[in-house]
Amino acid sequence: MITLVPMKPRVRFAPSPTGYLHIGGARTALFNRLLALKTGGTFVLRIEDTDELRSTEESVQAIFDGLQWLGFNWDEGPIPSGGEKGPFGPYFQAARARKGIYQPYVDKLLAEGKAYKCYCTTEELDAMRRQAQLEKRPPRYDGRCRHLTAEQQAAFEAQGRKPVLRFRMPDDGATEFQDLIHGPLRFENKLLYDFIMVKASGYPTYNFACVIDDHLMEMTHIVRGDDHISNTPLQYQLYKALGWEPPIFAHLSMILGPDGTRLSKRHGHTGVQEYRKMGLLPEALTNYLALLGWSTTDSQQIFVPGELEQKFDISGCQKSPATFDPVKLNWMNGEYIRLLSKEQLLERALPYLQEAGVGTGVDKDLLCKIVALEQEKYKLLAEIPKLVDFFFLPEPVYDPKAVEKVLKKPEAPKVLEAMARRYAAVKDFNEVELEREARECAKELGFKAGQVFHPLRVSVSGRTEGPTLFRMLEYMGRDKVVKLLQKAAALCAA
RNA sequence: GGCCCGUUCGUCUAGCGGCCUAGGACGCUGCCCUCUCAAGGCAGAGACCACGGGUUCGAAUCCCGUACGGGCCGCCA
Repeated sequence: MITLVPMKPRVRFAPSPTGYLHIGGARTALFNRLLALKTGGTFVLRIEDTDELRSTEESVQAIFDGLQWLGFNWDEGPIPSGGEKGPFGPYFQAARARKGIYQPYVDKLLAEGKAYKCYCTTEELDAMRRQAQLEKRPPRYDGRCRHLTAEQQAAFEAQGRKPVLRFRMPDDGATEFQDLIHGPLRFENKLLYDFIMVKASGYPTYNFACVIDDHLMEMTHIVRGDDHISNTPLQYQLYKALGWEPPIFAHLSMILGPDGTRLSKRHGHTGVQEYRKMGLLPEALTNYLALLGWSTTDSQQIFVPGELEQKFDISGCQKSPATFDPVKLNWMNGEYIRLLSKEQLLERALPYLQEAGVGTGVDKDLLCKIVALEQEKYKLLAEIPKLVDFFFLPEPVYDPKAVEKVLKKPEAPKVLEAMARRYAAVKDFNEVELEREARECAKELGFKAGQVFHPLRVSVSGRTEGPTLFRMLEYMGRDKVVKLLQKAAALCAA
């Protein structure tokens, strides 16, 4: 008898290592993790590497890297540096298969007539599917090997055919279960099919290994993408055949690309690491991902650290799919960048500056101040280098449009000469003094402040937009500023 | 083709029978601030709640159809 003892939830993220960690996978991992964090439950990482052809070591590593970068720590599972943690290992399905973990259940099902050997070849199955398509029937396996006699089986074996093991699906009745997000779900058994449990290679298939492992690892909740809804009745029947109580299911809505189809490689950036390269903050990506298919009743957008797991609730999950919006993601990243202290910002920006070769060898304090100058403008860390590079070049790259618009003004040469003289002579080369000098100069020459400010900016940065002017000049230093002003004066006089 | 899931501003969403002349956020437009660009503040445009029937005194909210979209139907997961 099952007693409903209040127990700590056990949830898992179970990716297959056939590529990098993508956005959809990251969100599934996040929701599982949030559920565990909120309830004090356990978050398990299990690698579903039963596809001998497609699973790779690099993909396993990519999944580790992606999860670690996002800060999604798991309580049980493989340890990236080697080894495993947790009492239910191994956490790689291939290793579990090699250990014979699935075998007793195969034997049991076979002995009870709940599974059987199927000798159909891939070609035969393909032909069967094509034929079914032609006759507008569902392209499902028709169960032709269900009642093979011992002689027939022996004959196939004699031909050297390797059988697969299929699960014997009930012919009638219906499979019903509750889904935390979708409510009650019901499937007619006659529409289900005898899925393969064990491949000819001896490796288990997804639908089989998944059930065995979720049970053995004592999972209480299965939170996964709703592309698995159709698999669930199959798995449910397997639980029942083994006499096990199925876990609670929650199927998350899909993430769509801008064209309304499921987000995939052809939509461009779908790998978590690509977002890292672009300069997204993991906490911003996490926040954005949480809001794809989930929300609080007040539609809160930004969550401070720790708030997400506190407020997360499966009941806030959306049934309908959500379209991924990179524009909003970038906005959110900007919000997170603005939340950083100057020092934190530099720390985050450093890899991108180094990558671009900008600011190398510059005093760290100065670099910190320079980077912070435009903090409110950044949306992506990777765009920082090109916004600050002029600080570190011997002279700026002049934007032709800026030159045309500002330095070609008739008053520009006079202004710049005057300012070069003033800045060469000013006692304290600081923000306040520099602004005072500029305003004084404007008054003296009878110009508006802007007529002085704008040429100054273009002269030293080459562009019309940039950080607040006088602090920028202060950080550049007297020598460089005066030199550039003289040079620009000559340039526009010519 | 069958089965399953879904459908509120361009996008993410609030809403769970009367508080909705539908709220918030991104984006967009305008104004303010201002040394530029941003950021910030304010204002605005933007959804006949897919459509058609019911149920009800009353429906975005409940029921039934239709349409459209997505998913699955693999010795992939």
